[in-house]
Parts: sequence; structure tokens; C-alpha cells
Amino acid sequence: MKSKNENIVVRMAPSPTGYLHIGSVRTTLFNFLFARHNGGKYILRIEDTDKERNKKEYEDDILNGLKWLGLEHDEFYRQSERTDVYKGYLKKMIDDGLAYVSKEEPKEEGQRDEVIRFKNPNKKIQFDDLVRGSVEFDTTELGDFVIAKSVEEPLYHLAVVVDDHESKVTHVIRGEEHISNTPRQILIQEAIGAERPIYAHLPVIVDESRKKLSKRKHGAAVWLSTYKDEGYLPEAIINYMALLGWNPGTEQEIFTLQELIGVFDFSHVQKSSAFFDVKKLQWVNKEHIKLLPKEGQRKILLKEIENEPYMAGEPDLDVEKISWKKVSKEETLKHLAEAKKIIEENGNLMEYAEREGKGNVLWPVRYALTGAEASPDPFTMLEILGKEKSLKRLERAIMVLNAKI
RNA sequence: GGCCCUAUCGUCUAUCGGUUAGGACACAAGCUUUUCAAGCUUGGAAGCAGGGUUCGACUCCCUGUAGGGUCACCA
Repeated sequence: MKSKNENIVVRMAPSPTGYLHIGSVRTTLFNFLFARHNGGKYILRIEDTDKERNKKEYEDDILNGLKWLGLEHDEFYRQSERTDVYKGYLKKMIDDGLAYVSKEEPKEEGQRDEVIRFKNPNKKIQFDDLVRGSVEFDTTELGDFVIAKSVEEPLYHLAVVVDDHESKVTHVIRGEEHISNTPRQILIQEAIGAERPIYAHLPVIVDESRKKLSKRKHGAAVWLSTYKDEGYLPEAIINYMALLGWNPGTEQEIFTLQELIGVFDFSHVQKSSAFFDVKKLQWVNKEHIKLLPKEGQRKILLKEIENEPYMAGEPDLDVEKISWKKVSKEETLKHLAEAKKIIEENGNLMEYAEREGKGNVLWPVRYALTGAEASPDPFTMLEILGKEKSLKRLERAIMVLNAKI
């Protein structure tokens, strides 16, 4: 049962001053899910008003990352392409006495001696947040804040309000760090006669020290690209991020994007911050691998083990680990010899293993092939390694074992 | 420090006044070795503290405590 509201418009507004952050991914995802669930529109807006800090490289990373995740937008624009629009609003605000050009004493190098300040009406602002309920602020302490360096150079608060207004954004879904920006923006909205959107401030994602996830120290990586490079599936990242700060209200944990769209709603969004747990991400990723077709799984497996020592050459064998459980070396030797013979003759190893006890046979064979306690199963390894190499390794295990008896 | 927000197992969370406080990840033990970056079974593990309200509070209110966010001519 979907509640359709096609008038819903949301936007994600990243600024290209850094690579795509995992927190931005979560915010984008919630915007995307909310829009798709309601059949609304999702706009991607690049907030690049700060010419000094923006980089094309960052914008590309953000765009590529979101595309890789499958979070496609319905509309796209950059604030840097809209200076004329902001200029119009700025001029009108000044004409209407809602803002004014203010003489300043530059405090830092590069600062100008004239900026545009908003004439703060100094009032109490109350707004309803989809996540937090009613929130109140007294804007008196904000003073006449700066909204533009000049009519040609708008600053964040002005640009955001103008764009949300012109794009008819109905819901502003963003990180909690923006909650204290909200009263300023509401003030500007009221000044230019814009309708107030519905706000939803998402709790921040924190690291092991419970601080906003930033930079990589020793815990989780913060850039999406890191996870992509490490081989995580986009579906898994989507799935895990959805579970950070939201739950379906059921015990289902593994979702496809389509399933998430179907069940996502704000009534189950969490108020408190959530810790980014890589271990759980790994589990979610594993579950999504299992959902993949066989060929896909094989590809991932091969990539995963490509750097294992047993892929490079014959592995070191620990005699004590060749035998399964309490099976004697003599018996293991017999099994290995028989396995070798069967493989040579392209016989049915499984049949033999079932007769002699699977573990008794299969463990030593697998260990002989990989020298690892954890690796793909012996049959897969046989296939990957090929008959010739496999036989050599079995022979070597037999030698090692023989020497020890 | 001011303002704002938050508070259930180690972690993510369920509970919308009455439950042996449930699940998942992680962890431990056992089983298993063609679901193999595994699988199965079992286990330990939680309501921040103090006041109220109520027949009855994890759940509602207050205070405290702790943690977080934010205080730019960045976004």
C-alpha cells in the first residue's frame, strides 16, 4: 500500500569541497527513497558558491559515486550557474529594506570591506521536524548575518533558500548539522515570501569515538570510493546505510533498492546518532553476494582470493594442520594418496569422501591445496588451480606428511 | 561556554503504560567441511541516575549526568 504524493520534491545539495562522504550517501539515500516511495521528484543540486574551495575533481567523484549506487536524480543544476537568479533576489531584498550593504573591517586577508547582511527581525522561530518533532530557536542572538559577499556572490543561506523556493522543494531532508541553520533560512524564506518546506534532520553517523564520522583514523573509511575500491557491492552499501538510523518495523534486514523504496517512511527514522559498523556492513555485503547469480559470485570469489599466498605459489604447509581433527597422519596419508589417484584418473572424489568421512578426506585435500585454514572448498580450488598444479600440491603434502611419520 | 539535539545488550535496533525486554551484527562454545569473504545449533550480553504521574513505567513529565551538533565574508 503506497501513499502516492506526486507533488513531493526533495533535493540533495552536496558541495564539491571533498570526495563523496559516506554521510552524504546516507542523506542522499533517504531523500531518494522518500521521493521514489511517494512518486515525487529528487533533485541533485551542486552547491558550489565557494569558488575557492570547489574542485571539479570532487564534483566528479560525487556524481560518479551516486551513479554507481544507482541513486539517479530527476533534475540537476549547479548554483554557480545561477548567480543572476540570486542577484535578482538580493537586489530586491536590498530595495525592500530586508537586507543592506554593510561596511566592514576585514578580519582576515581576502575579506572585503563591504558585504550584504540580512536585516534580522529578531524573533522566535518554531518549526516541526519530521524526525525530532517541534524545535524552537530564538534568532535574536544571530544578529544581522551575512547572506552575500556582493550581489554577484551569494552565500550558502541565501542560495539555499532561493533554490529551494524556485525548485518548489517540499521536504528538506538533511543532516543534523544543519538544524541550527534552519532558523536563519526560515527568516530568509519569510523575507522573500517563500513557502516553508517540511524539515527532516537526520541524526549524524558517528565513528568509534562517537564523533561525527570524519577522515579516516583507524576505524571506518569516510569516502564512498574507498568502499567501492575494496570491493563492496553498491547494493550492500545502500542496504546497510538504510539500516543506519532507520528500520523497517519488521525483522527483515536484507533489502534491494526496490524493496527499500517500497517500505521506507519517516516514522521509523531514528533520533539518535548511529555508529558506522564495518563488521555489519561486511555481513550485509555477504548476504548480497549470496543473492547474486553463480557467475557473479565466482567472479567476486576469484577477485577476493587473487592476493592469497596460495594463488601465487605453493603454500607453506604446517604438518600438524594437514589432518582433520584427530585423524592419524597415517590415515590422512592414505586419503591424500587416494585423492591424488582419483584426481589423476578424473574419478569421483566426493564419492570417496562420503565413504571415508567428508572431513577426513576433504579437509586435508583443501589444506594441501591452499595451506590455509579458511579458503574456498577443495572442489573450487581444484578447478581454479587446475589438475597439474593440484596434483603437485597434493604430492607435496604427502611428502611433508611422510617425513613426519 | 551559549543555543539546539540525543540517551534499551559492545554495535544497529524492536517495544508506541502491563513482555521471561524481541531480532540482527560481533563475540564464545559445539557441530559441519560443495551455500565456503561459509552453514547450523546453543550461550553470555541492555532499559544512565534521582524524583514524580499511575494500580502499574524502558515507555509520560521534571531535574541531574553523559554524549553529540552548531556557533564564518564554508557549506
